[in-house]
Amino acid sequence: MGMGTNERRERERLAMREQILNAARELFATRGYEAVTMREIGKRIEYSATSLYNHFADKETLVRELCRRDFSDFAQRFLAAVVGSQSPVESMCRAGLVYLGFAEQFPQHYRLMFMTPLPESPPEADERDDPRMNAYVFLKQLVDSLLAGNYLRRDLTDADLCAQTIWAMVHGAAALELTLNKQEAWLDFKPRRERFAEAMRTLTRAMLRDPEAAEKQLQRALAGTPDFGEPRALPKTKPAGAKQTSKKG
Amino acid sequence: MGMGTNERRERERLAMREQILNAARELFATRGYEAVTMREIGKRIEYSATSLYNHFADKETLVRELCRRDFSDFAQRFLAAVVGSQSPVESMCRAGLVYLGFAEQFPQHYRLMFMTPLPESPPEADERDDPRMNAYVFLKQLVDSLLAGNYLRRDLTDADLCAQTIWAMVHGAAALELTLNKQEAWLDFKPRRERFAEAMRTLTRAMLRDPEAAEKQLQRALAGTPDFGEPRALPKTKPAGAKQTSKKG
DNA sequence: TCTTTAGGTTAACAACGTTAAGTGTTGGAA
DNA sequence: TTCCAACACTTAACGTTGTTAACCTAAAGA
Repeated sequence: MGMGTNERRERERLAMREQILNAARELFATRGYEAVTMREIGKRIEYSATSLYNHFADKETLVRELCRRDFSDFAQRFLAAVVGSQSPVESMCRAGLVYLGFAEQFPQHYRLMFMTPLPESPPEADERDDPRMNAYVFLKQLVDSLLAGNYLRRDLTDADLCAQTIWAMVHGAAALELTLNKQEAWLDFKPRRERFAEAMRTLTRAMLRDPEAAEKQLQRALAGTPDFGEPRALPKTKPAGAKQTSKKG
Repeated sequence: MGMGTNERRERERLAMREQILNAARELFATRGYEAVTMREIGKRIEYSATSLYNHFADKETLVRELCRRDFSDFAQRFLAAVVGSQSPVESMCRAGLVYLGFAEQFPQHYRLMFMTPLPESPPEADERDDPRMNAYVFLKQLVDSLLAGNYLRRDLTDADLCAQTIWAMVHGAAALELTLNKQEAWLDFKPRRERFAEAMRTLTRAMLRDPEAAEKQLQRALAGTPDFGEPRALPKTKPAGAKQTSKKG
Protein backbone atom coordinates (compact mmCIF):
# COMPACT_ATOMS: atom_id res chain seq x y z
CA MET A 1 0.00 0.00 0.00
CA GLY A 2 0.99 3.63 0.09
CA MET A 3 1.54 3.55 -3.63
CA GLY A 4 -0.01 6.96 -4.36
CA THR A 5 1.36 8.44 -1.20
CA ASN A 6 4.04 10.55 -2.77
CA GLU A 7 1.60 11.79 -5.36
CA ARG A 8 -0.87 12.75 -2.69
CA ARG A 9 1.78 14.58 -0.72
CA GLU A 10 2.85 16.42 -3.80
CA ARG A 11 -0.74 17.40 -4.43
CA GLU A 12 -1.17 18.65 -0.88
CA ARG A 13 2.05 20.56 -1.10
CA LEU A 14 0.92 22.23 -4.28
CA ALA A 15 -2.44 23.06 -2.78
CA MET A 16 -0.80 24.72 0.18
CA ARG A 17 1.38 26.65 -2.19
CA GLU A 18 -1.67 27.92 -4.01
CA GLN A 19 -3.32 28.88 -0.76
CA ILE A 20 -0.31 30.99 0.14
CA LEU A 21 -0.18 32.60 -3.27
CA ASN A 22 -3.86 33.43 -3.27
CA ALA A 23 -3.76 34.92 0.20
CA ALA A 24 -0.65 36.91 -0.64
CA ARG A 25 -2.15 38.11 -3.92
CA GLU A 26 -5.22 39.45 -2.22
CA LEU A 27 -3.28 41.21 0.51
CA PHE A 28 -0.63 42.66 -1.78
CA ALA A 29 -3.22 43.85 -4.24
CA THR A 30 -5.19 45.77 -1.68
CA ARG A 31 -2.48 47.14 0.57
CA GLY A 32 0.72 46.86 -1.43
CA TYR A 33 3.85 44.78 -1.04
CA GLU A 34 5.53 46.55 1.82
CA ALA A 35 2.51 46.97 4.01
CA VAL A 36 1.82 43.23 4.13
CA THR A 37 3.74 41.07 6.59
CA MET A 38 4.55 37.39 6.41
CA ARG A 39 2.76 36.83 9.72
CA GLU A 40 -0.33 38.35 8.21
CA ILE A 41 -0.27 36.11 5.17
CA GLY A 42 0.16 33.15 7.48
CA LYS A 43 -2.75 34.16 9.64
CA ARG A 44 -4.94 34.52 6.58
CA ILE A 45 -4.56 30.83 5.76
CA GLU A 46 -4.39 29.78 9.42
CA TYR A 47 -0.74 28.80 9.44
CA SER A 48 2.24 30.20 11.23
CA ALA A 49 4.38 32.69 9.35
CA THR A 50 7.38 30.42 9.38
CA SER A 51 5.64 27.66 7.49
CA LEU A 52 5.54 29.91 4.45
CA TYR A 53 9.27 29.40 4.25
CA ASN A 54 8.71 25.74 3.44
CA HIS A 55 7.29 26.88 0.14
CA PHE A 56 9.11 30.09 -0.69
CA ALA A 57 12.65 31.05 0.10
CA ASP A 58 11.60 34.50 1.25
CA LYS A 59 9.04 37.24 0.81
CA GLU A 60 10.72 38.42 -2.34
CA THR A 61 10.50 35.13 -4.22
CA LEU A 62 6.89 34.83 -3.13
CA VAL A 63 5.98 38.12 -4.74
CA ARG A 64 8.10 37.30 -7.78
CA GLU A 65 6.09 34.15 -8.37
CA LEU A 66 2.94 36.27 -8.27
CA CYS A 67 4.50 38.66 -10.76
CA ARG A 68 5.48 35.82 -13.03
CA ARG A 69 1.87 34.73 -13.22
CA ASP A 70 0.64 38.26 -13.63
CA PHE A 71 2.96 38.81 -16.55
CA SER A 72 1.52 35.77 -18.22
CA ASP A 73 -2.05 36.85 -17.52
CA PHE A 74 -1.16 40.30 -18.77
CA ALA A 75 0.24 39.01 -22.05
CA GLN A 76 -2.77 36.84 -22.69
CA ARG A 77 -5.09 39.81 -22.40
CA PHE A 78 -3.42 41.30 -25.43
CA LEU A 79 -3.81 38.16 -27.45
CA ALA A 80 -7.48 38.05 -26.55
CA ALA A 81 -7.98 41.71 -27.34
CA VAL A 82 -6.81 41.59 -30.93
CA VAL A 83 -8.81 38.61 -32.14
CA GLY A 84 -11.19 39.85 -34.82
CA SER A 85 -9.15 42.94 -35.37
CA GLN A 86 -9.12 43.92 -39.05
CA SER A 87 -5.77 45.68 -39.27
CA PRO A 88 -2.56 46.11 -37.33
CA VAL A 89 -3.61 49.68 -36.65
CA GLU A 90 -6.79 48.53 -35.02
CA SER A 91 -4.80 46.00 -33.01
CA MET A 92 -2.47 48.70 -31.84
CA CYS A 93 -5.35 50.84 -30.61
CA ARG A 94 -6.97 47.95 -28.83
CA ALA A 95 -3.72 46.80 -27.29
CA GLY A 96 -2.95 50.25 -25.97
CA LEU A 97 -6.29 50.45 -24.25
CA VAL A 98 -5.84 46.98 -22.81
CA TYR A 99 -2.57 48.11 -21.30
CA LEU A 100 -4.07 51.22 -19.77
CA GLY A 101 -7.12 49.34 -18.59
CA PHE A 102 -4.98 46.77 -16.85
CA ALA A 103 -2.99 49.42 -15.05
CA GLU A 104 -6.17 51.02 -13.89
CA GLN A 105 -8.01 47.93 -12.79
CA PHE A 106 -5.09 46.31 -11.03
CA PRO A 107 -2.96 49.19 -9.84
CA GLN A 108 -1.08 47.28 -7.16
CA HIS A 109 -0.22 44.54 -9.61
CA TYR A 110 0.88 47.14 -12.10
CA ARG A 111 3.01 48.77 -9.47
CA LEU A 112 4.79 45.53 -8.67
CA MET A 113 5.21 44.59 -12.31
CA PHE A 114 6.41 47.88 -13.75
CA MET A 115 7.22 50.33 -11.01
CA THR A 116 9.32 48.26 -8.65
CA PRO A 117 12.88 47.38 -9.54
CA LEU A 118 13.04 43.69 -10.22
CA PRO A 119 15.97 41.96 -8.53
CA GLU A 120 17.80 39.76 -10.98
CA SER A 121 15.04 37.62 -12.39
CA PRO A 122 15.67 37.02 -16.04
CA PRO A 123 12.69 35.32 -17.67
CA GLU A 124 12.90 31.62 -18.32
CA ALA A 125 13.60 30.36 -21.79
CA ASP A 126 9.96 29.63 -22.49
CA GLU A 127 8.90 33.07 -21.31
CA ARG A 128 11.41 34.97 -23.33
CA ASP A 129 10.01 34.49 -26.80
CA ASP A 130 6.43 33.49 -26.20
CA PRO A 131 3.87 36.27 -26.73
CA ARG A 132 1.56 34.42 -24.38
CA MET A 133 4.00 34.92 -21.54
CA ASN A 134 5.82 38.07 -22.48
CA ALA A 135 3.80 41.07 -23.55
CA TYR A 136 6.85 42.80 -24.96
CA VAL A 137 7.17 40.04 -27.51
CA PHE A 138 3.55 40.59 -28.44
CA LEU A 139 4.15 44.31 -28.81
CA LYS A 140 7.17 43.79 -30.97
CA GLN A 141 5.31 41.41 -33.24
CA LEU A 142 2.60 44.02 -33.54
CA VAL A 143 5.15 46.65 -34.53
CA ASP A 144 6.63 44.21 -37.02
CA SER A 145 3.26 43.81 -38.68
CA LEU A 146 2.83 47.59 -38.73
CA LEU A 147 6.21 47.89 -40.41
CA ALA A 148 5.47 45.10 -42.86
CA GLY A 149 2.18 46.71 -43.85
CA ASN A 150 3.83 50.12 -44.35
CA TYR A 151 1.58 51.69 -41.78
CA LEU A 152 4.37 53.51 -39.99
CA ARG A 153 6.08 56.76 -40.83
CA ARG A 154 8.87 56.19 -43.33
CA ASP A 155 11.68 57.14 -41.00
CA LEU A 156 10.57 54.57 -38.44
CA THR A 157 12.43 51.39 -39.18
CA ASP A 158 13.61 49.99 -35.84
CA ALA A 159 10.97 47.75 -34.35
CA ASP A 160 12.50 47.78 -30.90
CA LEU A 161 12.72 51.55 -30.81
CA CYS A 162 9.09 51.87 -31.89
CA ALA A 163 7.95 49.30 -29.38
CA GLN A 164 9.80 51.02 -26.58
CA THR A 165 8.38 54.39 -27.52
CA ILE A 166 4.86 53.02 -27.48
CA TRP A 167 5.53 51.31 -24.18
CA ALA A 168 6.95 54.50 -22.70
CA MET A 169 3.90 56.51 -23.67
CA VAL A 170 1.33 54.16 -22.18
CA HIS A 171 3.49 53.46 -19.15
CA GLY A 172 3.82 57.16 -18.50
CA ALA A 173 0.09 57.71 -18.77
CA ALA A 174 -0.57 54.83 -16.40
CA ALA A 175 2.24 55.28 -13.91
CA LEU A 176 1.98 58.99 -13.33
CA GLU A 177 -1.46 58.54 -11.90
CA LEU A 178 -0.35 55.80 -9.58
CA THR A 179 2.39 57.93 -8.11
CA LEU A 180 0.15 60.96 -7.72
CA ASN A 181 -2.52 58.67 -6.37
CA LYS A 182 -4.31 61.23 -4.26
CA GLN A 183 -6.51 63.85 -5.81
CA GLU A 184 -3.98 66.61 -5.75
CA ALA A 185 -6.28 69.56 -5.92
CA TRP A 186 -3.66 71.90 -7.32
CA LEU A 187 -2.97 69.78 -10.35
CA ASP A 188 -6.32 69.58 -12.17
CA PHE A 189 -5.54 66.05 -13.24
CA LYS A 190 -7.74 65.24 -16.19
CA PRO A 191 -10.07 62.24 -16.09
CA ARG A 192 -8.46 58.97 -16.99
CA ARG A 193 -10.47 58.43 -20.12
CA GLU A 194 -9.34 61.73 -21.55
CA ARG A 195 -5.72 61.22 -20.67
CA PHE A 196 -5.65 57.67 -21.97
CA ALA A 197 -7.36 58.64 -25.21
CA GLU A 198 -4.96 61.51 -25.73
CA ALA A 199 -1.99 59.28 -25.05
CA MET A 200 -3.12 56.86 -27.71
CA ARG A 201 -3.89 59.70 -30.10
CA THR A 202 -0.39 61.02 -29.56
CA LEU A 203 1.05 57.68 -30.57
CA THR A 204 -1.06 57.18 -33.65
CA ARG A 205 -0.57 60.74 -34.87
CA ALA A 206 3.16 60.61 -34.37
CA MET A 207 3.91 57.17 -35.72
CA LEU A 208 1.35 56.29 -38.37
CA ARG A 209 1.34 57.41 -41.97
CA ASP A 210 -2.39 57.95 -42.02
CA PRO A 211 -3.35 59.45 -38.68
CA GLU A 212 -6.88 60.24 -39.83
CA ALA A 213 -7.70 56.65 -40.56
CA ALA A 214 -6.16 55.71 -37.26
CA GLU A 215 -8.36 58.19 -35.46
CA LYS A 216 -11.42 56.23 -36.58
CA GLN A 217 -9.92 52.97 -35.36
CA LEU A 218 -9.10 54.61 -32.08
CA GLN A 219 -12.63 55.87 -31.65
CA ARG A 220 -13.95 52.40 -32.36
CA ALA A 221 -11.56 50.88 -29.85
CA LEU A 222 -12.57 53.44 -27.25
CA ALA A 223 -16.22 52.72 -27.89
CA GLY A 224 -15.50 49.02 -27.47
CA THR A 225 -13.97 49.68 -24.07
CA PRO A 226 -17.13 50.61 -22.22
CA ASP A 227 -15.46 51.57 -18.99
CA PHE A 228 -12.26 50.85 -17.28
CA GLY A 229 -13.95 49.84 -14.08
CA GLU A 230 -12.86 50.08 -10.49
CA PRO A 231 -9.54 48.91 -9.14
CA ARG A 232 -9.57 45.39 -7.76
CA ALA A 233 -7.40 42.33 -7.39
CA LEU A 234 -6.70 39.83 -10.11
CA PRO A 235 -8.72 36.64 -9.77
CA LYS A 236 -7.03 33.51 -8.54
CA THR A 237 -4.81 31.69 -10.97
CA LYS A 238 -4.08 28.02 -11.43
CA PRO A 239 -0.53 26.70 -11.08
CA ALA A 240 0.21 27.28 -14.75
CA GLY A 241 3.94 26.93 -15.14
CA ALA A 242 4.30 24.66 -12.11
CA LYS A 243 7.76 26.06 -11.52
CA GLN A 244 9.83 25.04 -8.56
CA THR A 245 10.38 28.10 -6.44
CA SER A 246 10.38 26.20 -3.17
CA LYS A 247 13.38 25.73 -0.95
CA LYS A 248 13.06 21.99 -0.84
CA GLY A 249 12.49 21.62 -4.55
CA MET B 1 25.82 89.92 27.47
CA GLY B 2 24.59 86.89 25.61
CA MET B 3 22.66 89.13 23.31
CA GLY B 4 23.30 87.12 20.15
CA THR B 5 22.96 83.84 21.98
CA ASN B 6 19.63 82.84 20.57
CA GLU B 7 20.76 83.78 17.12
CA ARG B 8 23.88 81.70 17.46
CA ARG B 9 21.89 78.73 18.70
CA GLU B 10 19.51 79.08 15.83
CA ARG B 11 22.44 79.16 13.47
CA GLU B 12 23.95 76.04 14.97
CA ARG B 13 20.63 74.32 14.84
CA LEU B 14 20.25 75.15 11.18
CA ALA B 15 23.78 74.01 10.45
CA MET B 16 23.10 70.66 12.06
CA ARG B 17 19.93 70.41 10.04
CA GLU B 18 21.90 70.98 6.88
CA GLN B 19 24.45 68.40 7.88
CA ILE B 20 21.71 65.85 8.30
CA LEU B 21 20.13 66.73 4.99
CA ASN B 22 23.38 66.56 3.11
CA ALA B 23 24.34 63.22 4.61
CA ALA B 24 20.89 61.84 3.92
CA ARG B 25 20.89 63.17 0.36
CA GLU B 26 24.13 61.46 -0.44
CA LEU B 27 23.08 58.16 1.07
CA PHE B 28 19.60 58.16 -0.42
CA ALA B 29 20.94 59.14 -3.82
CA THR B 30 23.37 56.27 -3.99
CA ARG B 31 21.50 53.48 -2.29
CA GLY B 32 17.87 54.55 -2.32
CA TYR B 33 15.43 55.50 0.40
CA GLU B 34 14.65 52.13 1.88
CA ALA B 35 18.18 50.81 2.00
CA VAL B 36 19.39 53.69 4.17
CA THR B 37 18.82 53.56 7.92
CA MET B 38 18.55 56.37 10.39
CA ARG B 39 21.45 54.93 12.36
CA GLU B 40 23.54 55.10 9.24
CA ILE B 41 22.72 58.72 8.56
CA GLY B 42 23.61 59.48 12.16
CA LYS B 43 26.91 57.68 11.93
CA ARG B 44 27.78 59.60 8.78
CA ILE B 45 27.67 62.89 10.69
CA GLU B 46 28.98 61.36 13.92
CA TYR B 47 25.81 61.66 15.90
CA SER B 48 23.47 59.09 17.35
CA ALA B 49 20.47 58.13 15.29
CA THR B 50 18.03 59.50 17.81
CA SER B 51 19.37 63.01 17.59
CA LEU B 52 18.01 63.21 14.06
CA TYR B 53 14.60 63.27 15.64
CA ASN B 54 15.38 66.63 17.18
CA HIS B 55 15.32 68.04 13.67
CA PHE B 56 12.87 65.88 11.76
CA ALA B 57 9.75 64.20 13.02
CA ASP B 58 10.62 60.95 11.26
CA LYS B 59 12.44 59.46 8.30
CA GLU B 60 9.57 60.32 6.03
CA THR B 61 9.58 64.05 6.71
CA LEU B 62 13.33 64.05 6.31
CA VAL B 63 13.09 62.66 2.82
CA ARG B 64 10.19 64.93 2.04
CA GLU B 65 12.27 67.97 2.84
CA LEU B 66 14.89 66.69 0.44
CA CYS B 67 12.21 66.20 -2.18
CA ARG B 68 10.89 69.69 -1.62
CA ARG B 69 14.30 71.13 -2.39
CA ASP B 70 14.79 68.82 -5.33
CA PHE B 71 11.50 69.93 -6.80
CA SER B 72 12.62 73.49 -6.57
CA ASP B 73 16.01 72.72 -8.10
CA PHE B 74 14.25 70.74 -10.78
CA ALA B 75 11.94 73.60 -11.70
CA GLN B 76 14.77 76.07 -11.90
CA ARG B 77 16.60 73.92 -14.40
CA PHE B 78 13.74 74.46 -16.81
CA LEU B 79 13.79 78.20 -16.37
CA ALA B 80 17.51 78.22 -17.02
CA ALA B 81 17.17 75.98 -20.05
CA VAL B 82 14.77 78.17 -21.99
CA VAL B 83 16.58 81.50 -21.70
CA GLY B 84 17.61 82.55 -25.17
CA SER B 85 15.09 80.26 -26.75
CA GLN B 86 13.58 81.81 -29.86
CA SER B 87 10.18 80.15 -29.89
CA PRO B 88 7.89 78.16 -27.63
CA VAL B 89 8.60 75.16 -29.81
CA GLU B 90 12.29 75.43 -29.13
CA SER B 91 11.54 75.84 -25.44
CA MET B 92 9.47 72.71 -25.48
CA CYS B 93 12.27 70.71 -27.07
CA ARG B 94 14.81 72.00 -24.62
CA ALA B 95 12.55 71.46 -21.63
CA GLY B 96 11.85 67.89 -22.62
CA LEU B 97 15.53 67.11 -22.81
CA VAL B 98 16.14 68.79 -19.48
CA TYR B 99 13.52 66.53 -17.95
CA LEU B 100 15.04 63.41 -19.41
CA GLY B 101 18.54 64.51 -18.54
CA PHE B 102 17.58 65.09 -14.94
CA ALA B 103 16.03 61.66 -14.64
CA GLU B 104 19.16 60.13 -16.02
CA GLN B 105 21.69 62.06 -14.01
CA PHE B 106 19.87 61.80 -10.72
CA PRO B 107 17.97 58.55 -10.92
CA GLN B 108 17.46 58.08 -7.19
CA HIS B 109 16.16 61.60 -6.83
CA TYR B 110 13.87 61.02 -9.77
CA ARG B 111 12.65 57.83 -8.21
CA LEU B 112 11.80 59.57 -4.99
CA MET B 113 10.16 62.50 -6.71
CA PHE B 114 8.07 60.74 -9.33
CA MET B 115 8.00 57.02 -8.70
CA THR B 116 7.23 56.83 -5.01
CA PRO B 117 3.75 57.58 -3.76
CA LEU B 118 3.85 60.83 -1.85
CA PRO B 119 2.04 60.67 1.49
CA GLU B 120 -0.26 63.64 1.85
CA SER B 121 2.05 66.54 1.23
CA PRO B 122 0.21 69.22 -0.70
CA PRO B 123 2.59 71.94 -1.83
CA GLU B 124 2.69 75.15 0.15
CA ALA B 125 0.91 78.19 -1.18
CA ASP B 126 4.10 79.70 -2.55
CA GLU B 127 5.05 76.48 -4.28
CA ARG B 128 1.74 75.93 -5.93
CA ASP B 129 1.81 78.69 -8.53
CA ASP B 130 5.46 79.57 -8.80
CA PRO B 131 7.24 78.13 -11.84
CA ARG B 132 10.49 78.41 -9.92
CA MET B 133 9.22 75.90 -7.39
CA ASN B 134 6.77 73.82 -9.34
CA ALA B 135 7.82 72.47 -12.71
CA TYR B 136 4.26 71.62 -13.64
CA VAL B 137 3.40 75.29 -13.52
CA PHE B 138 6.31 75.94 -15.84
CA LEU B 139 5.12 73.25 -18.22
CA LYS B 140 1.59 74.59 -18.24
CA GLN B 141 2.81 78.10 -19.00
CA LEU B 142 4.83 76.66 -21.83
CA VAL B 143 1.77 74.92 -23.23
CA ASP B 144 -0.18 78.15 -22.84
CA SER B 145 2.35 79.97 -24.97
CA LEU B 146 2.22 77.17 -27.53
CA LEU B 147 -1.54 77.54 -27.63
CA ALA B 148 -1.38 81.32 -27.84
CA GLY B 149 1.06 81.15 -30.74
CA ASN B 150 -1.11 78.65 -32.61
CA TYR B 151 1.68 76.13 -32.65
CA LEU B 152 -0.48 73.23 -31.55
CA ARG B 153 -2.80 71.02 -33.54
CA ARG B 154 -6.21 72.68 -33.88
CA ASP B 155 -8.08 70.07 -31.84
CA LEU B 156 -5.74 70.58 -28.88
CA THR B 157 -7.32 73.22 -26.69
CA ASP B 158 -6.96 72.02 -23.11
CA ALA B 159 -3.65 73.18 -21.65
CA ASP B 160 -3.81 70.75 -18.74
CA LEU B 161 -4.51 67.80 -20.97
CA CYS B 162 -1.61 68.74 -23.24
CA ALA B 163 0.72 69.27 -20.34
CA GLN B 164 -0.20 65.95 -18.82
CA THR B 165 0.30 64.15 -22.12
CA ILE B 166 3.74 65.66 -22.52
CA TRP B 167 4.58 64.79 -18.95
CA ALA B 168 3.37 61.23 -19.41
CA MET B 169 5.56 60.73 -22.47
CA VAL B 170 8.78 61.93 -20.91
CA HIS B 171 8.01 60.26 -17.60
CA GLY B 172 7.43 56.98 -19.37
CA ALA B 173 10.68 57.24 -21.26
CA ALA B 174 12.56 58.04 -18.07
CA ALA B 175 10.83 55.75 -15.61
CA LEU B 176 10.79 52.57 -17.65
CA GLU B 177 14.52 52.50 -17.67
CA LEU B 178 14.75 52.99 -13.93
CA THR B 179 12.47 50.05 -13.27
CA LEU B 180 14.26 47.80 -15.73
CA ASN B 181 17.53 49.07 -14.36
CA LYS B 182 19.58 46.03 -15.15
CA GLN B 183 20.68 45.28 -18.66
CA GLU B 184 18.00 42.78 -19.42
CA ALA B 185 19.66 40.96 -22.26
CA TRP B 186 16.41 39.69 -23.72
CA LEU B 187 14.97 43.13 -24.22
CA ASP B 188 17.40 44.88 -26.56
CA PHE B 189 16.75 48.16 -24.81
CA LYS B 190 17.80 50.94 -27.15
CA PRO B 191 20.39 53.48 -26.04
CA ARG B 192 19.03 56.34 -23.99
CA ARG B 193 19.80 58.98 -26.51
CA GLU B 194 17.78 57.20 -29.17
CA ARG B 195 14.85 56.55 -26.91
CA PHE B 196 14.78 60.07 -25.54
CA ALA B 197 15.04 61.61 -28.99
CA GLU B 198 12.26 59.41 -30.28
CA ALA B 199 10.07 60.29 -27.30
CA MET B 200 10.48 63.98 -28.03
CA ARG B 201 9.90 63.41 -31.73
CA THR B 202 6.71 61.57 -30.90
CA LEU B 203 5.47 64.56 -28.96
CA THR B 204 6.34 67.17 -31.53
CA ARG B 205 4.95 65.14 -34.43
CA ALA B 206 1.74 64.42 -32.61
CA MET B 207 1.01 67.80 -31.11
CA LEU B 208 2.50 70.50 -33.30
CA ARG B 209 1.03 71.91 -36.49
CA ASP B 210 4.39 72.05 -38.22
CA PRO B 211 6.30 68.93 -37.23
CA GLU B 212 8.99 69.51 -39.84
CA ALA B 213 9.99 72.85 -38.37
CA ALA B 214 9.92 71.27 -34.93
CA GLU B 215 12.26 68.55 -36.09
CA LYS B 216 14.90 71.17 -36.75
CA GLN B 217 14.45 72.69 -33.31
CA LEU B 218 14.67 69.25 -31.80
CA GLN B 219 17.91 68.50 -33.60
CA ARG B 220 19.33 71.77 -32.39
CA ALA B 221 18.28 71.06 -28.84
CA LEU B 222 19.79 67.58 -29.04
CA ALA B 223 23.01 69.04 -30.37
CA GLY B 224 23.00 71.49 -27.48
CA THR B 225 22.78 68.63 -25.02
CA PRO B 226 26.22 67.18 -25.53
CA ASP B 227 25.76 64.20 -23.26
CA PHE B 228 23.53 63.26 -20.45
CA GLY B 229 26.41 62.24 -18.27
CA GLU B 230 26.68 59.63 -15.58
CA PRO B 231 24.28 59.19 -12.69
CA ARG B 232 25.31 61.01 -9.56
CA ALA B 233 23.88 62.85 -6.57
CA LEU B 234 22.58 66.37 -6.60
CA PRO B 235 25.02 68.87 -5.13
CA LYS B 236 24.37 70.28 -1.70
CA THR B 237 21.69 72.91 -1.41
CA LYS B 238 21.41 75.91 0.83
CA PRO B 239 18.47 76.27 3.19
CA ALA B 240 16.40 78.00 0.51
CA GLY B 241 12.83 78.05 1.82
CA ALA B 242 13.92 77.87 5.46
CA LYS B 243 10.78 76.01 6.25
CA GLN B 244 10.07 74.65 9.73
CA THR B 245 9.89 70.92 9.45
CA SER B 246 11.31 70.30 12.88
CA LYS B 247 9.40 68.91 15.78
CA LYS B 248 10.23 71.74 18.10
CA GLY B 249 9.52 74.43 15.53
C1' DT C 1 8.81 -1.65 16.21
C1' DC C 2 12.19 1.47 15.15
C1' DT C 3 13.83 5.06 12.17
C1' DT C 4 13.55 8.59 8.95
C1' DT C 5 11.44 12.37 6.99
C1' DA C 6 8.29 15.98 5.81
C1' DG C 7 5.74 19.63 7.61
C1' DG C 8 4.32 22.05 11.10
C1' DT C 9 5.09 24.76 15.71
C1' DT C 10 7.13 28.17 19.16
C1' DA C 11 11.16 30.74 20.52
C1' DA C 12 14.60 33.53 19.28
C1' DC C 13 17.69 36.78 16.50
C1' DA C 14 19.24 40.82 14.27
C1' DA C 15 17.86 45.08 12.32
C1' DC C 16 14.67 48.60 11.74
C1' DG C 17 12.06 53.14 13.05
C1' DT C 18 10.97 55.32 17.01
C1' DT C 19 10.20 56.70 22.09
C1' DA C 20 11.53 57.09 26.97
C1' DA C 21 14.64 58.20 30.30
C1' DG C 22 18.88 60.04 31.74
C1' DT C 23 23.09 63.27 31.30
C1' DG C 24 25.59 67.20 30.77
C1' DT C 25 26.02 72.03 29.38
C1' DT C 26 24.53 76.63 29.11
C1' DG C 27 22.22 81.05 29.59
C1' DG C 28 19.50 83.84 32.52
C1' DA C 29 17.22 84.96 37.19
C1' DA C 30 17.32 85.07 42.25
C1' DT D 1 27.13 83.00 43.45
C1' DT D 2 23.38 79.70 43.19
C1' DC D 3 19.51 77.73 41.31
C1' DC D 4 16.70 76.53 37.49
C1' DA D 5 14.92 75.67 33.18
C1' DA D 6 15.85 74.71 28.43
C1' DC D 7 18.36 72.42 25.23
C1' DA D 8 21.19 68.96 22.64
C1' DC D 9 22.56 64.77 22.96
C1' DT D 10 23.20 59.81 24.49
C1' DT D 11 22.03 55.14 25.90
C1' DA D 12 18.18 51.78 26.74
C1' DA D 13 14.42 50.05 25.40
C1' DC D 14 9.99 48.92 22.76
C1' DG D 15 7.35 46.98 19.18
C1' DT D 16 7.63 45.06 14.45
C1' DT D 17 9.75 43.25 10.73
C1' DG D 18 11.89 39.19 7.90
C1' DT D 19 14.12 35.10 8.89
C1' DT D 20 16.50 31.06 11.32
C1' DA D 21 17.07 27.56 14.99
C1' DA D 22 15.26 24.15 17.83
C1' DC D 23 11.76 21.22 18.66
C1' DC D 24 7.64 18.42 17.98
C1' DT D 25 4.61 15.10 15.77
C1' DA D 26 2.46 12.18 12.65
C1' DA D 27 3.03 9.08 9.05
C1' DA D 28 5.67 6.05 5.70
C1' DG D 29 9.07 2.39 5.02
C1' DA D 30 12.34 -1.07 6.89
